Amino acid sequence: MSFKYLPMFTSSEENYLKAIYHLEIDVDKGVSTNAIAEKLVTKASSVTDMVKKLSEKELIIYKKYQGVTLTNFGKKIASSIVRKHRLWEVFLVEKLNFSWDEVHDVAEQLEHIKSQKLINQLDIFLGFPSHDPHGDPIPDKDGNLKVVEKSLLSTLLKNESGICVGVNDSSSEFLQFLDKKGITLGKQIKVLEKENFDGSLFITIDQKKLSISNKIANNLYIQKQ
Amino acid sequence: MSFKYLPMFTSSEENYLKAIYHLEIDVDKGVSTNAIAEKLVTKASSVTDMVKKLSEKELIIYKKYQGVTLTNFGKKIASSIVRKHRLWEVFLVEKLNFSWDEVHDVAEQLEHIKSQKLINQLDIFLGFPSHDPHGDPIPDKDGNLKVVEKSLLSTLLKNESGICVGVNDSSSEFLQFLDKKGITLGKQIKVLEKENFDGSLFITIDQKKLSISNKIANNLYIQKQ
DNA sequence: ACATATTTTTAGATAAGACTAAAAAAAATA
DNA sequence: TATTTTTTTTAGTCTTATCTAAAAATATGT
Repeated sequence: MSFKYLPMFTSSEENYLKAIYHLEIDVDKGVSTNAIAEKLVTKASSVTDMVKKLSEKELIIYKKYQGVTLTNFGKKIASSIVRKHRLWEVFLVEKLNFSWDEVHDVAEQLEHIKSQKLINQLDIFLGFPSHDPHGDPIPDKDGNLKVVEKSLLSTLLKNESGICVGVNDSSSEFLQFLDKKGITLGKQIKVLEKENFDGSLFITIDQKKLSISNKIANNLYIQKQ
Repeated sequence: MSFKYLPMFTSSEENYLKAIYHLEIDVDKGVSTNAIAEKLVTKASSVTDMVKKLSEKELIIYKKYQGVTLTNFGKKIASSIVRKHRLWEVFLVEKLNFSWDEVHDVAEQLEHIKSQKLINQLDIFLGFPSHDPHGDPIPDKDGNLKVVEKSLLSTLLKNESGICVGVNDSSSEFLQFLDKKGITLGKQIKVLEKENFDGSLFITIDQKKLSISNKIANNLYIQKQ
């Protein structure tokens, strides 16, 4: 499906579409009202209101009590917001010296700037990056994602190794923790020991040995080698 | 006056402050309700509402029927918006290959992004520019402007010359007209003839001779040599 | 299957920012 | 100065996006 002129939406509408887009990845059923409310830190009743509006605009399919799914049109808009968000994150880190734990809030604002030329030129300026600073893929102009086979560090077995390619949790606490431990994207990690009792790992990174809790290992993506 | 924590304002409030800031430069009296309404393409009644709100927040001085003036606090906020607007314009032209007639609408959006670090880093990234692509000065962090003595081209006398340093009208029609004629900031202009009848000029620029209407000459700033 | 719990929707209220129409104040003019 | 015109304000309405509280629908557990 292709659209010559993209209608414009409010920041609030865009935020709902983005939330639904991210929630749809996890479930195959319709996205529930409560799930959206939780993600956007708002009330279920507000979600019901907005969901009706988005449905009228044919951005989502909505039947009472059944949850919602994005239409192709809705997916197109949602992925364009995600694309903008992630491109801006790259800009902030690569050009303005932000660290990866500082970019989210600013990108949340920048993603709503309306200008096709702006985002096209930004993409060129940044050299067509494929991933954001957290390792998340940047949708292309048609909303397609480059799929990379990645596994949680917690799924690696003893003596397996791989490259650190992403995080599951983008909170600044987690990202700062990784900084402190010297764990950054692109580094090689090898599992030396795996503790059955608590799921903790003993790993090598940069020739250094490190103990990693299960919680950490559950939030770090690895590309197996 | 200095403020440790700057409160945050809505985009609408910021736009009003900016409008008043620009209007204050022209008049020494209070800025009238109608003038603000015209600048923001809104109704006088809407202005009255907002003006009351800004007055309660001590951003402006307002007495019924008397017009408004910015407080020092209001000036600080307004100039920070102008600073952001003009820095973003530089970014768009210098880094993203926008032309000077394309930047305004996008900068109008970008100026409302809230992040002190963003604007500080942008300033560094751009090399601390002192003027935007239209030759308008960029306020520093304290809101101070670098004053440049400039004159309208229309005030130059026969055989006087100077450097093109700014425009009075930033409409894309005017800017594209200048592009078409090869008139860009930094170029030298010499007045060869001045026609008393219609105020039109005959000038040299880039070794080429050009006829310029009074309307054009009234919208181009020159630094006399 | 029925009672209880959870989720979702409805109804009604609020706040921001805009509008129209009419009233009031100020400015301009005869 | 009195009258007319213009400007500004007030009063009331509208839209968007929230909220709370209550009602309705669905899901769960014994």
